[in-house]
Amino acid sequence: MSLPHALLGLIRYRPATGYDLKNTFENSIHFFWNAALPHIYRTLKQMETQGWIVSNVEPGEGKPDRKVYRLTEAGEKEFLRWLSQPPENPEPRLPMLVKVFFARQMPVREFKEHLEKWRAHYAGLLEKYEKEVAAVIEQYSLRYDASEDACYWRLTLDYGIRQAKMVIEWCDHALEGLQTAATPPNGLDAHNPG
Amino acid sequence: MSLPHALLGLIRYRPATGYDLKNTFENSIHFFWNAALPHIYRTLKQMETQGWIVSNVEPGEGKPDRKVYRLTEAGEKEFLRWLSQPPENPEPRLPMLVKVFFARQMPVREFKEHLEKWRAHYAGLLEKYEKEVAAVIEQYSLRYDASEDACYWRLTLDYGIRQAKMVIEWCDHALEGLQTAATPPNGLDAHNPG
DNA sequence: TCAATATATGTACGCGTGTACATATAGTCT
DNA sequence: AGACTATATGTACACGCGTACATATATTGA
Repeated sequence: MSLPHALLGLIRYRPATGYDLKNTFENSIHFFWNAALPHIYRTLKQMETQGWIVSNVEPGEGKPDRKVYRLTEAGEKEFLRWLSQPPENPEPRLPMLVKVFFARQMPVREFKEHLEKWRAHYAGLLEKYEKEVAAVIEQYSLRYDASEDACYWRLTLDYGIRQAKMVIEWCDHALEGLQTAATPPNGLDAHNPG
Repeated sequence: MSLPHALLGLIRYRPATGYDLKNTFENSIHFFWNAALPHIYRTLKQMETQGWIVSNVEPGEGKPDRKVYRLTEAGEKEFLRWLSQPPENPEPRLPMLVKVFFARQMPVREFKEHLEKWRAHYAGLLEKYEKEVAAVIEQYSLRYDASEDACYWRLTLDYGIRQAKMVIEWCDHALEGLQTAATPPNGLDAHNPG
């Protein structure tokens, strides 16, 4: 799993609380790795036990106390070790393709609706990537003087854009194929004309 | 989660044991949804408890007994309900992109090696898809007279092919970008020339 | 005034799932 | 003769992670 190392990498930029990390996560790594708040807190605790980070409670004025974590030398070492590690290939987990696999068993009209929903979802993602996310990267790059890092952030964004475009093209291709096939001879959706 | 419904769909084609299902899985759904043997047995037991399937032990001659599962009416109903359900969008989980995000922190040479390994992995997948998997689909299509289903199986294969090609192109794009940038001014890998 | 939201920290529970282990038979290869 | 592979069924354990819940303060909007 990548979460501890993702957090290690973010804390390495600058010390942070669990809440801080959640916010940073939502603007970046969130797009290719999930993490809910309770999960982040839990992982931070484990990481402290392992000696990768240490915490320091800063009393909050009016607001709740802030438990700020920073990297230890062991954490730094572990992070770099993980980075140099040979790549882990993602194991595919695409629930939508499971439905496609069995789509013969559903009315064609319904399957088309599914395809159109997927298309819309990825079209929305694509727009978000090209507008919001691209802007956030430039923001962070300027705010923290991180133009060197930003090159790599843009690479992850580029992956997302290509992925979204690929799915959109695949949906269009699938919809075209269904159009020419029209109603299949078995007449599965004959009871739903039009 | 999709596993119970994937199994429901496979058992619907014809009654099967856990072991049968594992083999069928490896030739099909395996490419977009994972399932190990213990997981399949566990899930079958849960599905029987829910009344979606029933088992029938066939004594094996010489070989171990076969516990053959077949669909109930409730299982049939649940499967079709799941199929018609609005699509679940995959939550991205791409450990390799997490490394890309922090790649500024590693020597460029090492990052290039990572990219080349990813490229090789997806090139291998692409070849497997275009040769083996395409052939397996035609085999199943003929053996079980399932040319109608095969259209949809080919759609999932087409997705895999597009995905693999996309990642390969992204890797090439990234490698090009690193080539022109040459060694970055910070000289992170200056201690490793050549 | 009441509700919602942001800041900030967590605990408890349970599900999904991966890895390792246990068991038994038959055939094949070295 | 011994090792390995295929057939066939599972159990046990542990980890990752998502959901719901608990707590406390300050500000904003209806």
